[in-house]
This record gives sequence, structure tokens and C-alpha cells, in this order.
Amino acid sequence: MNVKTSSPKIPRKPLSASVARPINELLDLVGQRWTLRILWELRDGPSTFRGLQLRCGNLSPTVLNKRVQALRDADIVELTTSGYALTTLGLELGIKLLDLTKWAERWSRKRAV
Amino acid sequence: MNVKTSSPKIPRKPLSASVARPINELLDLVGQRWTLRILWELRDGPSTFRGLQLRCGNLSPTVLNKRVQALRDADIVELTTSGYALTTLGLELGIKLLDLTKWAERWSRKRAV
DNA sequence: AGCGTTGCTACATTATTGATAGCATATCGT
DNA sequence: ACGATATGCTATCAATAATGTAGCAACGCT
Repeated sequence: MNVKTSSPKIPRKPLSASVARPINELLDLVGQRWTLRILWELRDGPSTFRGLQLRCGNLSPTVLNKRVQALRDADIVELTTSGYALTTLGLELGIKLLDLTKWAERWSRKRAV
Repeated sequence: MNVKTSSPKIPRKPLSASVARPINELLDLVGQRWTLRILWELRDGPSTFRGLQLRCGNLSPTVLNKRVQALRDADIVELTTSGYALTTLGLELGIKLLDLTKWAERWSRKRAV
């Protein structure tokens, strides 16, 4: 009694799944590779698709597109005439990330000891 | 002139690579799937390996072990007699994440409109 | 028309994640 | 001592995601 494999309709799991709380939804979103980095790079101002690629170390367009689409769906990023940019909501998140940066610096210093 | 493949010693890239700033190192670490979620679950208190698995929706031990090892290397998580727990450093990060939660709730509310 | 830039897609290859079984050790109750 | 149970963790292999590259269609510019 255990179907398990051989069920082609249910691939496996969307992501962390069972996102009851918003935080889980957020963690799923920003827990994907490159998402946080993209947000971070956009803090400095808008950037074109190819500009973002460069900032992220020549990130492949395949992944970049997936991420920006997800971020656009989430109303965190929008595509403007001057390129991809953080929305109002995204800017707020950017501020939180700035806070993380300060922590990251202390973290790095303490670990170096 | 371009070796590219067939060079088994250099797989391709560690991650985002070229981590000059601590924030990039941090983003690389927490940008991996499940890392943020694990930190989040540990905010509530220590948990055993299998306990963590359950909290993360039966996360496979393969990945969980990779993540906790990385977090231990980063002095963010430690293995105590009562299971995996956040270090002092990790607790600080947990507080930042709490802040993220509040944002996530507002985010969720605004999007629902 | 020709050139450069834009966002983005297709494709094949490689890396990561996933589910499952199971090991070695430790602790518990009997 | 013995088995039952729980611990952290590894091995193996299938499934999924990321990567690198080439290239398309649309736009503006000259």
C-alpha cells in the first residue's frame, strides 16, 4: 500500500510545498538560487536583463528569466523602461537585505578569528 | 583555445563564485534551497536531525546533512546534546529573519488584493 | 537597409536535489 | 545481556534544476 513511483501525474513536489504561512512562501521564493543575489543587485538601481546577467557573474539567461518572472509575479520586481527595477514592495525587502549585509560583515569578521 | 569540457578537475563553478564581499558569501549560503527554511525552523529551539527533517516536510537526509554541515562550518548552527541549535551568531541571524517574516506578512496581504 | 541593443527561448550537458534503504552508535526497558 | 528504539549520517540511483551557447524577434538609431 504505497503508490510512490510510477505515478506520472504527480511529479514530486512543487517546492517546499504546504506553504501555510507567508514566510514559507517567501522562503521558497528567495530560497532559490540567485533570487537573493538578484534582489541585492537591484538595490543599486534598475538594470537591464543583460546588465543583471553581468552583475551576477554571467548568469545564464534561462535561470535569470525564471527568477525575474517569479519576482514579477510576486510584485517585488517590475520591468520598466529603464530595465528591471524593485517595486515599492521590493524596495522594502531591499532594506531588510541591507540589514542582513551588516550582519554578514560582522559574521565574516568573527569567523575570520 | 578553450578547454571547457573534458577537464575533470575544474567542474565549472563553486556557486556564485568570486565572493568578494561577505554579503555575497552569505547570499550564496542562504541562497541554497532549504537553508533559510532550516534556520527558520531552528528559531523555535533546537531540533534533532530527524526532527528537522519532519519540520521541513520530510526533507531528504542527503540535502539536510549538506545544509547543516555548511551551516556548522559557518558557525551559524551547532550540534548540541539536545540536537541542532542556532549559535549566538545564528540567533542574530534568526532575529533578522523574524524581521523578514513581518515583511512577508504585509507582502502577502498586499498581493492578495 | 544595416547595426546594435533589448528581452527572451531552445537545446544539450552537467550539477543538484530527491526518495529510499540502510549502517553504526547510543540509550532505553526488561 | 537482549531486543527495541532513536540518534546522526552515508550510499545509491532517479528526477529536477542550473549552466553555457547559439540564436530569435522587436525595437531604435543612422
